[in-house]
Amino acid sequence: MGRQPCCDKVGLKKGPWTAEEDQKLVSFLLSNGQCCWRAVPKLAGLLRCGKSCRLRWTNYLRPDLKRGLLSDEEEKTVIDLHEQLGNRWSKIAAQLPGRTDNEIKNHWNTHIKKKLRKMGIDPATHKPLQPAAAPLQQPLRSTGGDSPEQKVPAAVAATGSQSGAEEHMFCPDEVPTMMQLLDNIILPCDVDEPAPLDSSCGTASSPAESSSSSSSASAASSGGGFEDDWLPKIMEWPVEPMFMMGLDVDVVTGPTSAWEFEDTFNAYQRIALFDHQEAWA
DNA sequence: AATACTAGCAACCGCAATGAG
DNA sequence: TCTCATTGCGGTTGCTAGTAT
Repeated sequence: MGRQPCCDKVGLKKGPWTAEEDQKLVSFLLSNGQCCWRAVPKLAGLLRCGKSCRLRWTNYLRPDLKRGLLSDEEEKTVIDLHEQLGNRWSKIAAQLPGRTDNEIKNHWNTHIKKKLRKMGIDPATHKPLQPAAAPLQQPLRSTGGDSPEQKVPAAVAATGSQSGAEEHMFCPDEVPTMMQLLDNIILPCDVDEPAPLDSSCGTASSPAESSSSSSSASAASSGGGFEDDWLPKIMEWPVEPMFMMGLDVDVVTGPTSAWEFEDTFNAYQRIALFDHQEAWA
């Protein structure tokens, strides 16, 4: 059917996002919630298509994102899930809180594939490479031919349907929830304290892996239900940059407390507040 | 120091799925 | 049931930083 292209409208910007655009999008989404992506750019004053905004938010600006390399544990999870699900990156990502499908896909293509081949495993089939049929020098950028497993067992597919990513969705009438989410962003950093196993977190990172990888960003997916005895690092949010962002400090930090976060939010905070500070000033 | 090559990742493209009217 | 708008997903591209020559 004749679908109108999303991003070829005259005057719409493409390519890398600027700090100012990020700021506009973040400000808008934090104050208005996430709904009707098509309307977002107009309302937020952005010359982007809604799709681009959604992608930017989902893959980069979303506050519950974990940045940095995947831990060994996460990598193992990805491999296991890939064996079951194939290239269903969104399903795989749903089992790894704080990770995006794009990130996992990229990591798979750039790291894990290579690693598996070195181990003599065909990344497509997860079976031992056939010596004759599997020359070592396969091009890394395959043209999508590595997705032999598009048939997903029903049981497996069903597990993916309740994705954490879907639970992250919210609408304007859920804005308080979003604010609560922001208020509740407390990530565990004490590796001695076993992180409570949120069922939505699946088999993601082990608490003992490292302080950074242990902090599942389940804040969003779990609706912010954290155990009281966690001992988060607490970092004071400088107020100035928030004003520069045009954000209400109370909204971001909650009325009385500073944001509490660990590395999941380091990137977000850094990008949102400090790296772009001058650009936004 | 300059150039070529490579790896990593952000972003785009287009199709599929879904939902509303 | 059909059409169309919208969103989601997976594949792919292209830019950039890092490394090798």
